[in-house]
Amino acid sequence: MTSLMQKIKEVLPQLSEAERRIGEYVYGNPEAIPHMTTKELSKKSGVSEATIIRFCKSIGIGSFKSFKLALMKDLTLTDTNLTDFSVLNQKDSPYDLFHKVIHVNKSAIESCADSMDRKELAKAVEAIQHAGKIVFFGVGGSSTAAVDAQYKFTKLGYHSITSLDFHYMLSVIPHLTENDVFVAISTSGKTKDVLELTRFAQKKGAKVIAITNINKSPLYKEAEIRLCTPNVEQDFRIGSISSRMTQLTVIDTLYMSIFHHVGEKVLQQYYDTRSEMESLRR
Amino acid sequence: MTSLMQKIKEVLPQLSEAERRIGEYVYGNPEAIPHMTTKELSKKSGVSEATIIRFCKSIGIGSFKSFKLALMKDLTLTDTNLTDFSVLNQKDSPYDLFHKVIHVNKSAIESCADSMDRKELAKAVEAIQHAGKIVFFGVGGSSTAAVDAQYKFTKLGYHSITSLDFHYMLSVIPHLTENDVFVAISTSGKTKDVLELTRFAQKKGAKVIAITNINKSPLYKEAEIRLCTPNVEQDFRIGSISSRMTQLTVIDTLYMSIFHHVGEKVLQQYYDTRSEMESLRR
DNA sequence: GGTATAGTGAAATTTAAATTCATAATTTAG
DNA sequence: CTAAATTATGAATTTAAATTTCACTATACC
Repeated sequence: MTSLMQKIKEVLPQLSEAERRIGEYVYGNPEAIPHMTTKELSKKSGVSEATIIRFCKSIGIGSFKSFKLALMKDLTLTDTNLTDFSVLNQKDSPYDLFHKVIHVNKSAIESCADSMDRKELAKAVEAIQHAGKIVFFGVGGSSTAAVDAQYKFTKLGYHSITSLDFHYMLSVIPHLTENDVFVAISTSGKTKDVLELTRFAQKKGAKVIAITNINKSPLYKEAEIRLCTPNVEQDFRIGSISSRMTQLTVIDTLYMSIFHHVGEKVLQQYYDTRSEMESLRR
Repeated sequence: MTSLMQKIKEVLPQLSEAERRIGEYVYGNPEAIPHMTTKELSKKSGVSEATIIRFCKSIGIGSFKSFKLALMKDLTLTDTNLTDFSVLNQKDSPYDLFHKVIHVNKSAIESCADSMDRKELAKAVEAIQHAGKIVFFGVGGSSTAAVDAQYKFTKLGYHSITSLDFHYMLSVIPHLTENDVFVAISTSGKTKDVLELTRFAQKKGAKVIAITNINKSPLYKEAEIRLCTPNVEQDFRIGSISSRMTQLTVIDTLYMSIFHHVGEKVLQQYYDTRSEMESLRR
């Protein structure tokens, strides 16, 4: 079966100037099209709305609406990841950016699969299962993941700690033992505060799990257990948002794994929490 | 991930008379829908066009057009029989769970496209652009999004506030004016604390943006601007993780949109931050 | 038994798609 | 070379679709 995208590429050279412009735009941003109107696409590709209708007919589809549906189907089928959404351009509306964010976040999460090492993951889960305390630490953008993790593991009944305050952390770490886990979160693996606390925790004998990009950073080298996130930096504005998504995906995995394991034991408490939460609603 | 068709079947009993009629028709003739208009479907199913729009919202999709696209995608997918990752089973290893988490998070983010209303998004961006202060509030799992947003908007130079402490928030809100924005984050839209602060902020004249699931919750009804997240609840363990992903995707969109807009103005400060950060590494 | 509240469709409004038409550019015939 | 014919294009208009508003009804709740 010839895909619609392929078809567009094929007929591209035979099209007129304006229609080709549309074809090129569609080929470059297929995922965005189904949610667009003729007006938008006309602005984006720099041709008139009328030409868009003509373009649809040229590639053998009777209406713009049908074209959008056909494209949606095609994309679902072939799941092309050729699109480069990373490039932001001046005319992008909030709604365009929304679709780019969706795309970027999706691919960031997808590429988590590439950087994760199953043995390291198993080690991490093993360590947490037997942990007394769990301490999470991340600064800047990585603090989101730390806060999220702290909350999740508290819900599972762990003594789970995090803080943005370096000095507070300094006072927590001396009490760690080899039964405890210190989770260091840093995309770059070079953040000074994180490194210092990591070494401190290690000195106290705690198991150190690093959630960090897969590269030879100090944190990567020094951590006992490494849960790697992929290097997804593209646009510097986007970089930070996608690295947070990958960190959270790792956290989610740890949470799910532990939940799955402790399972029945915490289920009652879990329901208690939820019913109490319900009563906070009305 | 639960397919849209399955979802329709599930919610069928909870729908009202007229909406159920639509649901049944859709369930019986799914292939026909994507090419239909509201008028046609209204004739076929014997209800008004208005009810069709309401039906879409009831099943968690923001517009009839999005519904058609989502259905098209769904039909294409079920044809090709995707493995069902939604069911967790006993023997799952951490690595299995990791892949399920990836899958669930990806589909949650994907379905954001269905529930977002572009006009509401535009209104939200507009409001934030002209905002003096921005206050974010979310409790429980939604606090992650609030914290993340607060950090991001601070980086953009905004006076951006959040706190987990209800009483602290109580003291912040009286100082809000009609130039300020209050962002209420709650998946269910029923959380008492969030609702109370929302009403309080509204009384002070602040613009209220709700990031909440698309359903007829109090928060949904009361908010001036609604940024809807899709109803992705499946497994109760997974529910919370994916709703956080959708909230963050909305936050990211707001952040990117504002960044895109203020752009050059804050770029210098942005670089300052980054180079200062670098010096915190080594 | 009256007052909210949810559900509904008719009608109005808004928005998107498609068509028409005038104009500019290009080609072709003489 | 020119003039007629053809083609390509976008502005403006028309048509159609989606969405909202509003008023009416039925039902639940005091």
